[in-house]
Amino acid sequence: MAGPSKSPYYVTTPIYYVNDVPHIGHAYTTLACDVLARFMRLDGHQVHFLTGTDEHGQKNEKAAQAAGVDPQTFVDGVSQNFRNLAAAMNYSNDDFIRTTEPRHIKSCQEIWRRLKANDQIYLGSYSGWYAVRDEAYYGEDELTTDEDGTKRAPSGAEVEWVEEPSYFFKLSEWQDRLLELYETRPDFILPETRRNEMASFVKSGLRDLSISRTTFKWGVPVPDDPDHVMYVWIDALTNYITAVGFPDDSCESYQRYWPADLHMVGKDILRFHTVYWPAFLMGAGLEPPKRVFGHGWLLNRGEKMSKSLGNVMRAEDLVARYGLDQVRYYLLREVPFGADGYISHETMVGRINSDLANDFGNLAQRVLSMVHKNCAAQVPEPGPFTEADQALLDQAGGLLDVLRGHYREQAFHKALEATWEVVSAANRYVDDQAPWALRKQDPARMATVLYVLASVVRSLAVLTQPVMPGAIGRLMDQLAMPDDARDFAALDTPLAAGTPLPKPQGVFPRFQEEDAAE
RNA sequence: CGCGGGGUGGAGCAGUCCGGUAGCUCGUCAGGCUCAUAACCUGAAGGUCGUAGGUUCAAAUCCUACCCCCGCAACCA
Repeated sequence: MAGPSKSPYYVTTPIYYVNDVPHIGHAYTTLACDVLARFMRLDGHQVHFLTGTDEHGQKNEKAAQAAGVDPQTFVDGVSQNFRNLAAAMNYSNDDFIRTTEPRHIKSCQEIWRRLKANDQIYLGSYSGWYAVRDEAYYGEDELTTDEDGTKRAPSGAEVEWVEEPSYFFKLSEWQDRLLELYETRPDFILPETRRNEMASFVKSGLRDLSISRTTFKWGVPVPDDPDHVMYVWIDALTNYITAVGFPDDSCESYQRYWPADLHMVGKDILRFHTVYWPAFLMGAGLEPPKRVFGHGWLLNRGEKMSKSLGNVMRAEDLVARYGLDQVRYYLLREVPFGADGYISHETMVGRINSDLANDFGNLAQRVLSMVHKNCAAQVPEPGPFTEADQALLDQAGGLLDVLRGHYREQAFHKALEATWEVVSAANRYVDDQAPWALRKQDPARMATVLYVLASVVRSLAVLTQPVMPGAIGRLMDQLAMPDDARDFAALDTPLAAGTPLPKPQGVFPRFQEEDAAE
């Protein structure tokens, strides 16, 4: 199925912390990866698309205790929330990794051994103010003290003084290598502004990183020192190589997919992916990923979503109200990918009604119903193409290359904008050609016009599948497109005249407000 | 002097790096069409580009100062 000349493509989401309730932000990150994965598959690449859950750590241990169950039982339950989200959003992930799986524990222990063998790990001791909730240490100067003497981190989490032996990773030795990595591979970190932030962070100096804990047990045991479990980041980040077969780095899937083409992350965890992770990998003698993209936040009417404000949007709620493909389209079209952006009911309705119902949906509907009524319900036989016909066909034909360029840069909004330029051109063409007038004057010409339009609608459908697989699948059914003729390569074959078509039905209904009181 | 993002027609944004007729989407108004999901197409109105200086033949774009808004102190992509 995948052409031998096409490069394989490995894309990952972060592994989500199981103790969180899935919300629109998780859905957004994974959606971006899903669309890239679908686009690359349709373009003939072999794709591996990974998501999963991060299940270790003291917070889960304590939450399990509080729930009166063992930690594994606890995380088995909550990780299901994220698998449910994947199903609800129609994600096409090839794997769902859980950090509590044996394959991952084996993998973490092996990367640890390699780091140790390369003299990247030493035993020291760590003391400081530790916040269980944040799983982070804080400096004395960062803390505030309540009236009752309780010390709190900037996050508000309670801290306690902890002193423990700890293994350290020699991160301080990697400053120059990391800067060199950023320098020689300008697209290693995207967007560009974030690359600058990371570079200045690294330039300000790196300290060795504490990578083990003795204060809790719920984690990957450190090889040859069972008192220690691995600290969250080695455990979490290593999932990306576990999933392609590590520690068997000579296996076929590791050879094919590592280094990963893209780690998609939210901007808050960019540092871990662009500083610690490449340093771990290089320290273990492995290759760093090709790219890390740190995207922005979705803001609910301009406000950050938070539990305390009670304005957290859940993907499932949006899907129930607006429809799955509509939500998928909206999120990627409305907000320039990479930047923070506002989302709201009003702009959602605007996109659904203007872009999907009026522009694209109506285009498909008007074309297909004219074909159905006037061409004996089958793809018409075209005559010679005029300049206008050819111009529209060429524009649609050139769209794939434009999209490849935008998707290569994770510029989803630009890809969709470019797609809609073709939608507009097609709507303009309908008016210019006025096939309803040709029906009596020149039926052969009408057939050609409708053929051109059907052909352009097919192209648009094929190329928007990654974003809206469900609705577009139904549109392709209406074009009677065989299942094996829906990938990008199939666009090289002209639409077959004479193909019988079913009665058309709108695929993007307008959104009606429930009531005036809204 | 904390750090960062931003202030462009009614709304939301692009353009600012590499100065040269101010652009897009939505909304508003007028017209056209009637195939289509009251959808589509055409045109128009509407901006001294936060303020004040400066550089320049020319500044939204470069320089200086200032004003205002939003994040960073909240779980979280």
